[in-house]
Amino acid sequence: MNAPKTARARARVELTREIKAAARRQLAEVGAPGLSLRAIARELGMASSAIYRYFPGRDELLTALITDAYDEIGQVAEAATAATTGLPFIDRWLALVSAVRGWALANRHEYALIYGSPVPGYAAPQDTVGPAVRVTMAMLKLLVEAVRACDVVSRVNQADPDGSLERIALAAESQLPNDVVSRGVAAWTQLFGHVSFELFGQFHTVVEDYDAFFIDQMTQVGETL
Amino acid sequence: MNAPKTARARARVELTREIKAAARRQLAEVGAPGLSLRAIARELGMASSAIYRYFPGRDELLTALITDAYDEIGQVAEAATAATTGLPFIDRWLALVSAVRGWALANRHEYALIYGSPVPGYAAPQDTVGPAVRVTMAMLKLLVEAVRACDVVSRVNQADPDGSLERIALAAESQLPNDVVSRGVAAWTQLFGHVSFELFGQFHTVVEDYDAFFIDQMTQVGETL
DNA sequence: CGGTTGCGAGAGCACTGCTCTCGTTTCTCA
DNA sequence: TGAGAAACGAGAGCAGTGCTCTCGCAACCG
Repeated sequence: MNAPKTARARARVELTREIKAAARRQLAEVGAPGLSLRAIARELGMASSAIYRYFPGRDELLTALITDAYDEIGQVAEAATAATTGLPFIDRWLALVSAVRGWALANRHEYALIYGSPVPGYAAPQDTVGPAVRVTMAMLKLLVEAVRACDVVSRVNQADPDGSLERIALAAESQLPNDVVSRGVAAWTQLFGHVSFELFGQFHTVVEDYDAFFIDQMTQVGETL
Repeated sequence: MNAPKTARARARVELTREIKAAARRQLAEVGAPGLSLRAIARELGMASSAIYRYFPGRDELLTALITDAYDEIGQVAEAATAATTGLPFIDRWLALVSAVRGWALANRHEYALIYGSPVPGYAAPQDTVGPAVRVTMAMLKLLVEAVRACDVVSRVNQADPDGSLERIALAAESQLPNDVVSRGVAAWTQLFGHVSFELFGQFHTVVEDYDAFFIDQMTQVGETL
């Protein structure tokens, strides 16, 4: 998309990439709170102040890592649904959630960065919401296709009782029945609630076979849908 | 339970309390990553090194705050179920989850401390698991009573397919049917998944009326149970 | 070729957690 | 009651952090 002409510009994108790579490496080791600009600079053999030529500060570096993480998990989710086109809904659903959990397990610090406690005093800039909704949109797309294939049906008796669902932006765009949207959001929160609990240690001394338990729970969620 | 005799011991428990109080105040302002021992010492008018007479380090102070937070949310949950004894299950369920969410909203930094990303390099000591399971036990107790009152019934066709549920410690102790335990854990993860999403901003631009939406979702969960 | 701009290095500031030492106060026990 | 031991607060100091500023050098562009 861009052809950096001058050697300067080329070195700039290259170094920006290297800084982010070193930051990700460090993130995997010590986590977000331990991420140190000076350590990154040391690893790259440059002065700490030189980093500021590429990122205005630590927060901006974190923002870059956050958008990258959102993009990755979103792409993983999209790939999972795309690879299972035509299969029954429950299979596609399990593929999607397994892909999400797999990425989270393989990149737990990145997951904690985007789905864990927000950094106080750090407001996620608007740039992050685009990548952030990719995995949500993948779920929504899967749901829309499932409704179209009658794998998921609306149960009229569970209509929106107090109108709160009409306020959900998703419902307006997707033209899904209210109760389907409601159950869809429930599945959404449960997926990430489960993964967070598993990664953050809340299942400790409660669950033994994480893999089987995850499949069990998600099958249940899928059937409820 | 303890009667500190000497003036020294009395001053010690007093100062320990004050340090924790100052820490909580600071926690509410700047969050866990910004919690500074020196700032606490300044607020209390003592030398920073004096703090170390009461807490071996920052981690131990955090641990104390964590157990306190677990205890608080656990007590809130227990109070909610105790106050609704005799009512139908769905009412008790809504009271419980509303209490949990209410505490989380009022103490979002404490909530982030215990249900958000774990601090890397910091392993929660065994002291924390006792208070940590209080709210889980409150939910479990509510479930047991509901089954006894036939508000929640086992559906045999959802029996444990692959035996993964037998590994759950909860199932062994509570003598609940496997499928009820499974749905109970699902409700558990969904409650905290929902609250975390709300607090950590994942519902941003998706949900407008948080209160109504929460009740809506939790009613759905309760009915599934 | 000369001026402008981008860049890296280094010093420096204010801050952090934590350690060590040094008097002083308080407790304990003979 | 008095001497030794234990606890305590204060201060200096160390290594580390994010970030700013200045100063030369290199690259770019008209």
